[in-house]
Parts: sequence; C-alpha cells; structure tokens
Amino acid sequence: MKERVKTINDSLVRIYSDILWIEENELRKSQFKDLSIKDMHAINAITMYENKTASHVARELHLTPGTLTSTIDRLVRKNYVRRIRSNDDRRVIRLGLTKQGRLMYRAHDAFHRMMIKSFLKDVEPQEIKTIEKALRNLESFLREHS
Amino acid sequence: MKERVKTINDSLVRIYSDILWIEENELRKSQFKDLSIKDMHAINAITMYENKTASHVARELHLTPGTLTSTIDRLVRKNYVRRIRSNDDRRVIRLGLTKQGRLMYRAHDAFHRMMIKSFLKDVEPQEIKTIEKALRNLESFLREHS
DNA sequence: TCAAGTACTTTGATAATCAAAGGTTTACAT
DNA sequence: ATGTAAACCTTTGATTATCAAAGTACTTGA
Repeated sequence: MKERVKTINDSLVRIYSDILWIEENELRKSQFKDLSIKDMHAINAITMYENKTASHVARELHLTPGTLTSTIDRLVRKNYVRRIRSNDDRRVIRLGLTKQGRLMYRAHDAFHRMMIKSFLKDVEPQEIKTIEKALRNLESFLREHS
Repeated sequence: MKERVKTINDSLVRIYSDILWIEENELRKSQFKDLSIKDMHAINAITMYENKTASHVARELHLTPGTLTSTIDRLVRKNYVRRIRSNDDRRVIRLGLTKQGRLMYRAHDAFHRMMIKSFLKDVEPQEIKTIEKALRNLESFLREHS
C-alpha cells in the first residue's frame, strides 16, 4: 500500500509538470504564440461569459491585486481581454474576453477535454464515480489545509 | 458525459493550483522558509539517494541547463544540495542532498503522502486499480503529445 | 591528435511576482 | 450630512525565475 501511494504520487507530480510543459510548447507553435502559459491560465480563469471581478479572478489564481493588474494590462494590450467598469460599484472592474480571447479559451478548453477523455478511456461509468469521489476527497483535504 | 468531463477537468485544474499555493504557504510557515516552491521541487527531483546528473534533473524539471545551474547554486549556498563531480566523466555533475536537504525532502514527501492517502480515502483496492489505469492513460496521452 | 560533440556555467536580457503605498469610490456611524 | 474606515484597483520599486546564446572543460571517435 505504501508503495502504491508513492507510485500514484510520483505519477501525479510528473503529470502536472508535463501538462504545463506540453501546454507551453503547443502554445508556442500555435497562432497564440504572443501569450505565455500564465496568460493562458488567466484567460481560462476569466471564462467565456461570467464577467468576474478582477479581485475574484486574482483570488482564483492566487495572485496579488498588483500582479493581476499587470497581467490584465498585458492581455488588454494584446487584445484578448476587456476591462468593464461596473456601474453598480465604480471601484469594481469586471473582466471579459474579446473575440480573440474566446478563441484562445476554446482552444485551451479543447485540449483539456481531449486530455480528460483520454484519462477516462476504458473507464466504466461506475468507475468514473470512483474517480469523482477521489477528487472530492482531495478537494476537501485541500480546503482543510488552506 | 460532456458535462462530467468539464467538471472533472475544472476539478483537476483547481486542485493543482491549490496544491501549489498550499505548499507555498506551508513552506513559509515552516523551518524551511528560506526556500521557494521551485527550490522545493528541485530538491524533490534530486531525490534522497540517486545522485542524478544535473542534466537529468534539468530534463525532469523542464529547465534549461543555465536555469538549473543557478537553482543548484542557490541550493548549495543554502546548504540543501551538494555537487559531486563525477570521476567517470569529469564534465558531469551529480547532485545529492545534504542532511538538511533530506530533512526537507522528507517533509515534502510526507505532505504528499498525506494528500494521496486522503485522495484514496474510502476507495477500495479494486477501485484503486481503476485510478491507476486512468493515470496510465493520462501519462501515455502526454507522451504522445511531447 | 584534433575536430566535433557533450555537460555544465556564465552573461545579459526579459517575465512574473510581491509588498507597500496611492487613487477613487462606497459604507457606516454618528 | 459628513467624516472616517474600508474596499477595490493601480502604481512603484525591488526581487526571482527564466531563457538563449556564448563560453569553458572534458570526452569521443576518426
């Protein structure tokens, strides 16, 4: 059992590092080569149509407000993101994707879906429940530790 | 099914970002606060007793040789890592952990094992096989894409 | 024995990040 | 209604991680 835990852990660590690296390479070969992987993750966090506030996105990405400002500056300059000043509360900035931003979002999302589909290859519906349970376990472990 | 893929994907993305963030915070509160999370991952890649070569570790971490050199410089300066010039081939540097480095390695490893144990809470041995299969699927997907 | 290749280091430049201070706007207590 | 505190974002100045490319030391193979 101890050995199994070790193997699963090493596998997860390797997977994570490889995903980042592959995403970075795919990005460089794509039409979006003006973006870094961090830019891409910011676009992903902004999402298609939610118009989240800047502070909400900063929290999700675990970035300080200042860092988010400069990330958004860059993405606005490159025409992936729009700032929308809220009328309810004029301190608040809401974030939206431009047409180009939505294109990027979809490309990244497609890669992730492909990845998860391969993850679930030959996994029965019942077994998917197991995986979902394990992921819920992990999420609640992480909540306890934060 | 499509919705499930999306949910699992979002869960994985969130999990990875949270793990990094929690590890970073734990680190700052610990006796190892002179290390960054990247330092910690370098120590993890070096491992306890393998004495891997510098280029091997660089490859695993997806870092250029130059970046690895400066990472190792820092870890040697802080007394976590030793450089061992190979006698077989005097161009080669092998990397080992100092006593302090091994202490850090064990602490990090303990956290990860705890995490995986909680991941596998209430998961039957047979179900663990499913998870291992899914992880193998994912690793081979990543191999195909790199 | 020397030309090419390998393993690491150095150099110079750039990205991403943070903490702290600064502005505008809102909420609240009096 | 008014002044103070708080919330939200931006700016500033410094630091860290990173890379590409050039450099050094060593090995290999013709």
